[in-house]
Formats: sequence, structure tokens, C-alpha cells
Amino acid sequence: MPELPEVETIRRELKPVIIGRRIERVKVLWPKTVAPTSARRFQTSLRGQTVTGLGRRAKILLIKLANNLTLTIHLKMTGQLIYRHSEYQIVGGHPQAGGADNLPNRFTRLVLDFDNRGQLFFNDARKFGWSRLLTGADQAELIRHFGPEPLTRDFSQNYLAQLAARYPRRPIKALLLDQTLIAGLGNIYADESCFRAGLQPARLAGSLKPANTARLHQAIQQILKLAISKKGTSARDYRRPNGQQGNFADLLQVYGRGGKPCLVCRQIVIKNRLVRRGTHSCPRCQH
DNA sequence: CACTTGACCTGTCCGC
DNA sequence: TGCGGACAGGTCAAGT
Repeated sequence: MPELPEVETIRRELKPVIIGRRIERVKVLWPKTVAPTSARRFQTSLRGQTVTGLGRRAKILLIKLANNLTLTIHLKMTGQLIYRHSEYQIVGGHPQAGGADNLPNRFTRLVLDFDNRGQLFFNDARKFGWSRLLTGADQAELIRHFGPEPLTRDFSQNYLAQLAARYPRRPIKALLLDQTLIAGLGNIYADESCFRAGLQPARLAGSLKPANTARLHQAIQQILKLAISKKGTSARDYRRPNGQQGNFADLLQVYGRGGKPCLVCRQIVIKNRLVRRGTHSCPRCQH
């Protein structure tokens, strides 16, 4: 489930290999991936464009083009972006990873061919992911739609405290997952942030004291920075552009550890459902 | 307005 | 071996 650290890793690793490259050919293998634009219109709009930069907003990758359009990609749950070139090392092993098997495979929805014979494959087993070409006005709207980026100054202790005060009856996990309030957290990092902050995900935001919001703020930033430094979490399908897994899964404290002993206190980690998500927490470390 | 549910999708795993 | 069902969760539209 690519969240902020995964998309940021993809952005950083893809940037040096596709920046300055011209898109020579676009193959749309699953038209719904580029809907509502038709596959043909998508292809003709993209062909011949040169990549001038790579950005990210929340969980969306922004591929900036020379004509001031931006190609946006959302990987949702199972999306992958795999880059291949004869001089770019690929590591395989996973059936969806674009490693040992040939690409495109049965999960490939979109392929971009570059002028240096490099290829970018957008694979997505569940077809939730999408790619759209945005004009300047559309970009501005996309930027506005999301809350502050949690690793910038816009996301301050004070901002988080104000959020909690504004939504006192919502569980803190609901606030963390709301993209219009905070951009880029998903299920994994919401649970991990709550654990690091010593707070139950179900705890109502209105019950947080200033020390709690301060600790939660710090936990979110520390977890995201650490996850980026480890190139993200390959819980299932996520892969880096070279096919390798991220390394943060080894450092998860509660996510995916329901029924296992807490790594801090040995109490059994509880898994239940909260805001329709599998939610993991330690009954002893979190209050 | 605040909050919840359904829909979009399919691979994987489990019990029978 | 095959099959039904549960489960995974990001996001938006629709419902309460």
C-alpha cells in the first residue's frame, strides 16, 4: 500500500533515470487506468513530451512535462512503477515485482517508452490505481485538495492540536487517515505513529492533552522520515522502481503483528477494526 | 455538518 | 482439487 514514504522513494529513485527523457511511445493496456480520458487521447497528449521534473503531493506522484502539463499517478493499494533499461539493474523474485518475469505481465496497465530505450511499467493487480494528465489549473486544485505535507513546516504541533480541538469526537486514527487534514498517511503509518506516540488509535481527539498532540506530531514525523530512509515498507506488493523491496517492514512495531507479543512489553498486540480498517495496537504501551 | 457505508477490483488464504 | 467466502485498504459518491 504505497503511502507517503513509498511514493517519495519512487519519486527520488525515478527522478535521475527519467528526467530529461522524451516519451516516445505510450501503451495503455487497461483503458480504465487513464479514464475519463480515452486511451487514444492520453497517448497523443503524452507522446513527444520531455520529463522536466518529479514531484509528489500526498500519495500522488507528479511527473512534470515540458509543455507545462503534469502526468499524475496514484498507485492506490497494489500499484507499482517499475523502470527497466538494459543498464539499470533489476532485482526479481516476486510474481508482481517485474523481476525475474517478463514485463509487461498480466498486471501491467500502462507502459511509457523513453527515447533512451528505457521503459516505465505501471503494474496494478487490483486496478484501483490511475494516471491522469493535468493542466496547470487542475494541478492547483489537486494541491489545494490535500492537507499539509507532514514533513513540512505547514504541519506544526499547533496545527495538530487545532485539528484535535476541531474534531473532538473523532478517533485520532480517523484524523490521521483523512487526506484533506494531513497528506500522505495510510493504514500502516497511522498505526505505527499511534504506537510510537503511546496513543490508542481509537482514542477520541478531544481527549488529547497538549503533551499528547506534541508527542503524536513528533511520532508522525519520525516514523515517516525513518520509513523514507529505509525506502518504504513492502508489506505486500510495493516495490521500488528497480524491483527491490523497501526495508521498513523489519521495523514495524504493530502493523501486521496482531496476536504476536509487543516488541516493547511482550503483551499481545491487538488487531481490531476501526474506521473500517484493520487496526493494530498494544494494550499496554498505548493509552 | 459530522460521520458511515458502498463501490470500485482481484490475488491470496482458509475451511470444507 | 475445487469452491465459497473473508480479507487486504485508498478514495469518492451516496446515504444516515
